[in-house]
Amino acid sequence: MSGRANSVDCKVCVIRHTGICAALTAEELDQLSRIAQVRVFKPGQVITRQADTPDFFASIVSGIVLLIETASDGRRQIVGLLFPPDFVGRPFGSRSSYAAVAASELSLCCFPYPTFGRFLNTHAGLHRRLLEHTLDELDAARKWMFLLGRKSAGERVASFLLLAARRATSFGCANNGLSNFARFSLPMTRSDIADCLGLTNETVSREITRLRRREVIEIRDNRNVVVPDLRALRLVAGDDPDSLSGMVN
Amino acid sequence: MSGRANSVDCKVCVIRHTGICAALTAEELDQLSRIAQVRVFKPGQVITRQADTPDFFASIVSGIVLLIETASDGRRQIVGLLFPPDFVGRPFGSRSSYAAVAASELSLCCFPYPTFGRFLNTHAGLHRRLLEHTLDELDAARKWMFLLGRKSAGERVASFLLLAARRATSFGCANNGLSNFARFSLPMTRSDIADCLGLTNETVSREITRLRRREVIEIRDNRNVVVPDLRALRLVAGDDPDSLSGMVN
DNA sequence: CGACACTTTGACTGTAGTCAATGTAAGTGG
DNA sequence: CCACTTACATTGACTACAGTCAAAGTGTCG
Repeated sequence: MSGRANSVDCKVCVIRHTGICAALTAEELDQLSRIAQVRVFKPGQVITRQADTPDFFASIVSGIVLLIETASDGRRQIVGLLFPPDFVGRPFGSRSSYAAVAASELSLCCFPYPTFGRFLNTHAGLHRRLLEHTLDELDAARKWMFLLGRKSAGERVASFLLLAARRATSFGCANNGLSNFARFSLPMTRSDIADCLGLTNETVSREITRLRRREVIEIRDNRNVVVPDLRALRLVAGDDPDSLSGMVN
Repeated sequence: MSGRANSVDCKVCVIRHTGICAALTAEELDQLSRIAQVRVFKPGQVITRQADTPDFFASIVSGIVLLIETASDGRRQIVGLLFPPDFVGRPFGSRSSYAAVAASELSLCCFPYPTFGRFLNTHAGLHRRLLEHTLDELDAARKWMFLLGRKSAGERVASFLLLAARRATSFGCANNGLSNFARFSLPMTRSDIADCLGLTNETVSREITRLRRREVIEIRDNRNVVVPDLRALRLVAGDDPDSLSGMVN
């Protein structure tokens, strides 16, 4: 079902200062580390099945998680794209209405129920951080609703590439933070991207080819993307110039 | 900008036992009432403008709130449909990326910043309740993403009517909780419904007419809807039989 | 009554979906 | 090493669903 559990040293964790645990003192962190377990997953591996009740809450340490809703007739929609230090599951537990799947090599820092809930109730700072993070996710989901409800296929694909560019570090390869240039590698198939954007894989493919022909992007090996001018891509994405668009802020 | 503030008696409030304040003891409630202000809004009145930073956090006491995202070219998407005892805004404040508009006669119980944040930090139960509520909203938003990305126009309209039926009490008129029958009145124009579903008002109108011709629904006065057989409507909506579909659980 | 806002209906268009064939790359086993 | 398989991507031809534009219908309010 998942990789083996490792003992945890939170002090040297890569998300120590960005994750929800950033709200904790060194001492509190020590307590937390005693209930934490790191688990690793392979690409495509299922973390939680739709309608399942998982037995842990987790922070993403590295890798990407897809939240996927599948209807009984097979239609799929990816309803969430999670990066470090996002979290998977609900802090007090509950049945999940969508599946969580690893989209890459993944490592999760898992906190079992109900221990984590008790810990949370006695640490207001952590509680608050979790609330703020959830509110951010909600804002991001609502932004994505605009994309799904109102954007054209071309705008959707461009928006997705912008999201990938912004998350380049998680997507693999490096890019230059503030520059107008980006280079990254896509971890998902055209079908996955389509399920994310409410399109078909054919349409995604066509729109990518069109962007390539217009020289807004360059692609090597179907995976490695170069965006010479992010502003041009942003223009195609149809975002308001001031807003920081994307599924995750 | 809004209705006048009234003094508050939380003990007799209609959402006393359903709202986030249900987490509080009588004594705590008394403290909270001292910082609360009730404000009333008329249909169509703007509560928060897009990109504004409101100065309060609020619970909906009665009425309906729409969260609306508008692009610079005029495209609109309703990204949230809020009912009592949902809340509007963020507990610790922040710039809003969408507008909040009253869809009906509305009364809000408002808590000013930063007072409410301080109150929250010292009341773990309230904090937790807020977190759970936000997680529910996030789940609901993700469910709506499936509708926007994958459902046909007919399924979308049927899903909306189901949502309205479930929220009948808020939408006006009564219905019979567990029965298979529903009667309610729609508080929104066809255009608003379209903006909710990622469609045009013409398409919404056509699909409603089609449902009427198929005798899945009856309509009087363009507003009063009767659903003789909710299961039939559910079938048209294309929901999995087991899931409690809709924007709000 | 007339003005206005909203709804419905119709004719036509266009975007994205469907179905099908071909192309490409990575991995397997003889 | 090379055929072969498999999975994924691209391209093309055609279709259909929903959008657009326009006109007529309905209801409400001053």
